[in-house]
Amino acid sequence: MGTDVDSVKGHTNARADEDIRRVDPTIGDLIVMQALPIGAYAAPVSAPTERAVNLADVARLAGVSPATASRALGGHPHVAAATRERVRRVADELSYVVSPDASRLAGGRTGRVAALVPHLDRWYFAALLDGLAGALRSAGLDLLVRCVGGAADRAEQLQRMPGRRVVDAVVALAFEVDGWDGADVPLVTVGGPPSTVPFVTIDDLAAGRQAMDHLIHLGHRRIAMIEALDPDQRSEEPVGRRVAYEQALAQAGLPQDQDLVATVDWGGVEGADAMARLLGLRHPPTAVYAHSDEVALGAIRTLRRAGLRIPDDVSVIGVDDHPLAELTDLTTVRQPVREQGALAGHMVATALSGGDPGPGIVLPTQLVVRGSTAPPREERR
Amino acid sequence: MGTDVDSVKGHTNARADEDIRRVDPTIGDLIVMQALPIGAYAAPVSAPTERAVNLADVARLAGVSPATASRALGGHPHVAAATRERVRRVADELSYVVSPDASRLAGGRTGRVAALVPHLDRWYFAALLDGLAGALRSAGLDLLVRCVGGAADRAEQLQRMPGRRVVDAVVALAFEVDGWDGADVPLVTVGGPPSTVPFVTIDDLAAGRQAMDHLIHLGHRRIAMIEALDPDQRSEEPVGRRVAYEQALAQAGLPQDQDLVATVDWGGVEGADAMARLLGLRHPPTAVYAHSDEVALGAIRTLRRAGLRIPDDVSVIGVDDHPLAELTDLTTVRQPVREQGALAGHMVATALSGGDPGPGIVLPTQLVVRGSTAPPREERR
DNA sequence: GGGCAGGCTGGAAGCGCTTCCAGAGGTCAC
DNA sequence: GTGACCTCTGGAAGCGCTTCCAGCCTGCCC
Repeated sequence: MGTDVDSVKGHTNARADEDIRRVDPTIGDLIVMQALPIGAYAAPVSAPTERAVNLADVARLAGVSPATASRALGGHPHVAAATRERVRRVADELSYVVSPDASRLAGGRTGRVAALVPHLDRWYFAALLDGLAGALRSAGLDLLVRCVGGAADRAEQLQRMPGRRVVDAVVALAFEVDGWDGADVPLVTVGGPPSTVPFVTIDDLAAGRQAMDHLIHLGHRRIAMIEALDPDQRSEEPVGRRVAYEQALAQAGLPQDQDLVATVDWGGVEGADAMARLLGLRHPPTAVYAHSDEVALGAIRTLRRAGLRIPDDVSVIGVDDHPLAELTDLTTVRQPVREQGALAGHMVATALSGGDPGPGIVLPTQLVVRGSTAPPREERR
Repeated sequence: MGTDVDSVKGHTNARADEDIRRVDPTIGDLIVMQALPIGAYAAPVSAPTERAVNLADVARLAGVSPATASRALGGHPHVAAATRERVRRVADELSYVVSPDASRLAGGRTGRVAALVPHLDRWYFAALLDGLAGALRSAGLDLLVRCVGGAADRAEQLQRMPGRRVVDAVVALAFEVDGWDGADVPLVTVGGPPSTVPFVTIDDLAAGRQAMDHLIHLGHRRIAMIEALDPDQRSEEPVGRRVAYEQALAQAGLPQDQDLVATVDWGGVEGADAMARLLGLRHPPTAVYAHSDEVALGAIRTLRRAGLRIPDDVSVIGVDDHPLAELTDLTTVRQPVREQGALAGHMVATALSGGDPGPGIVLPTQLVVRGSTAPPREERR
């Protein structure tokens, strides 16, 4: 909604109000509370706060050298069990945590993995990230999230991960990685097309076929597709879900009609618009195969507003199995999103611990039949 | 090696398979593609890759000392304009980036901000995070995302941000911060209750009143509430949206009926269940005020399945203005989620640059009337 | 013209950690 | 009994950067 957050540049206090207002012009009056105490925090340069405990402290208290303490904590061999135990206990008591920065600097790991994500607030990406975060967390890794915008930005971000300075590894969410030369920084892609780097994804073509074959199997002969592409991610070659559409029609001996394919930017509202266009055709479709569930829901709104009933008049199928698909009784092709993220996380962890993450994983999808699809009303024609 | 990162927990390769399968038991057969080349990446210990350029390189090429180079790049005073220019140019050519780790270690900033988020895959949090990420990015800060689970985990995570070791600041997403003693690490909360630390939020009570007053204004007298709470975040005191319910009824002189309040865990399906319970009442409500849009959509499913029409038979209102609310024609109370995140990001940036982020900001909400609410059918009674 | 202020610059000391290297002490086989 | 060989531990050298402290040099005032 509203204004792009990124556009806001200035950060001085003087501009604060202005900034706030620029965030969303529709916000008239902000209520800024003034009276609350804000604690020590307000003073950036407060009294010299207690220095955080460091390895040396732990070592001293445990009666060993920093070297030994490091080894003990790091789980290295050649440390007497008793010593290790003692060091660990002291570290616990002091609630000591290694400084990733120092660790990294000294040749260790940063313990950090970057995720490059195009849209943070889309369910698909959020779920992917959720799975990824969980897996990384259980592997003791931190997640650094970087939003990437258009293709140029993406490429730049990818370039800007030079020699394990910032992170130990990178996960690219649902976009193609062209030239990756971060030789010593493992890269994993998830949700994108299979790649030369380790990947986790689904078979888009197969997923599309599941959707199309379902509609065809129900007896539909005039099937439209709403293809929704990321505005700044359109690539030359057609995506798998689109290929599936054509392939399925061809295989079923059904005619191809270019008018029945509406390509729009990704989004529910865009889906609604596309549906409106399709309804304007001389021979409107009896079924609609939408690129994703959100798009399908948009299409459904248009159909409802046009007084058409689902699935009686028109069948609609989506892809993803968005949590709201269940609530809206939408037939869809489920893809395991969270699991893809988790698997990517495991791959990264594996790679970082010196293992072989393998070339890639393709997870299966599954048709979930709900109430938005049914045989066409009129079998004639 | 092998143990490094994971050593703490024990993540040997041997367990990888097991882990993967544990991700989702329903995933029977993974298709693991075997034939793709995986590039240099497969070899964790490859040829000594080219060392990344560092400050010393830049300094040498620019013909100055590292000290001067640092000052020039850091924008410090007492550097001749020509020198600075030269250093900058060299740095550009070498596409040099400072190592945040080293920088931080030497007394500088990490340039990193942590976001503590309970549920990454819920729209609300994702949108919050999106706003936050944008603001941070434009301030040149990196976003570290930490998922926090239950209350205990939350407290622990909060404890575990000792003396600017990992991040420069922390943003807590939609939960209360009890004891924050990270004196030198600024903390900002967003989406939670107003706090003693700088916060960004909405007035939950007011939002609830907007929803309730709308229903009351339409003429509803038997209004139910579906209260959805985060399972591991339930607090003692009633939340604002619930208070609004009671307050609005009282003020309108309407009777309170505890049966009309269904409290469930957060979620669409839970909302559907709650609605089913409400429909089982002897006097079912003519309107439902749901804690959030997702919950409202769940309720709607139940109503539809019961053959009830919306809004003819029952009115439903949510809170949030989830993107799908528009598509499903759901009346709701909009809150600016992304903007809250962005503002929190600005506050953090302000605090980090030595400014005063102010005590807190409360953003206004707005009633958005769509097609899911209407006057009750029978004015009698 | 001498002296002094002040702008620029370089040297060097760490920040907190990992790891190489060396050494102490013990075990075991010859 | 002694050397070979471990296991365990400590010393010390950086990782790449910032910043304090000097020192140099210029410019300018008296």
